[in-house]
Amino acid sequence: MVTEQLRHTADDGDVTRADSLAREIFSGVATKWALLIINVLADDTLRFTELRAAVDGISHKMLTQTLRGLERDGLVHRTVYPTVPPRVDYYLTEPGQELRATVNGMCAWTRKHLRAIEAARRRFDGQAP
Amino acid sequence: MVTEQLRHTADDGDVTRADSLAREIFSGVATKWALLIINVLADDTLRFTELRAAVDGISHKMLTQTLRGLERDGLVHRTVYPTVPPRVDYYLTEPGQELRATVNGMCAWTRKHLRAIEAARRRFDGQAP
DNA sequence: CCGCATCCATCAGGATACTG
DNA sequence: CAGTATCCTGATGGATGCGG
Repeated sequence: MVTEQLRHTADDGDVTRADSLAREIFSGVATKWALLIINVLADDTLRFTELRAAVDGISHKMLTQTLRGLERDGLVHRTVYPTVPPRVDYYLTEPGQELRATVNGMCAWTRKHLRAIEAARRRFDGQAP
Repeated sequence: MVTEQLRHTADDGDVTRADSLAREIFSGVATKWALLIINVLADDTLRFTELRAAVDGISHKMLTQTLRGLERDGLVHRTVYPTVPPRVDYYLTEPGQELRATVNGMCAWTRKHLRAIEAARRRFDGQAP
């Protein structure tokens, strides 16, 4: 897919590099789990287990994996306390906070249009089956 | 997954229904392709083929499929002209436009932090391998 | 031109188990 | 408690072809 995108934009000039990078970052972040984690973290500092409980429905694996990605991109900060049992804290960095603001917007939007969407679906489903 | 969510929130009281619906809608929309399509549509009216060209990298199938979903939720409006060859136009509805505003935020965020993220990645990747 | 159906490869992602 | 590794399935999504 990255290959494809490079191919597709290859004849567009010199913004190519930045564009494909942007697309990659956007695609990585525009994800159910990533966005939900960011939304839950908000301005708290949470441990792995707390996050797991808060995100609701996420598996151990996906949580670890998504957190690694967010950490790699510098959106969350990860603190490891070498105690036993271990303790790991996560919180949003400044860039993470900024992204969170827009994610909040999406959540607000969802709540606002809940009933309307529900209705739209009934209409859509009702006229075809 | 829907099942799981219902199960998980079952002991939370009566917001259960709305919550799981919200999650479902959010998950459907918080998707690479859906967000990119919304972003590209902006306040234009585009035909299927134009969209396909604009979104760049999306397959015929995914475009159809994602558009159906957006139409079903009432985020895009679909107009079919019974001409030959057929012509189908898509544009964002009012709710779609509202969502688009927040998507714009995400895009702006991506552009703004491009270099920082790139750097963060190098740092992250550089200290382990 | 657009949509739908089909086939098929892939990979996301869940379950499980073992380490520090 | 948190992370990593392995296995395995089922959904995702690409390619292709026909129909309207």
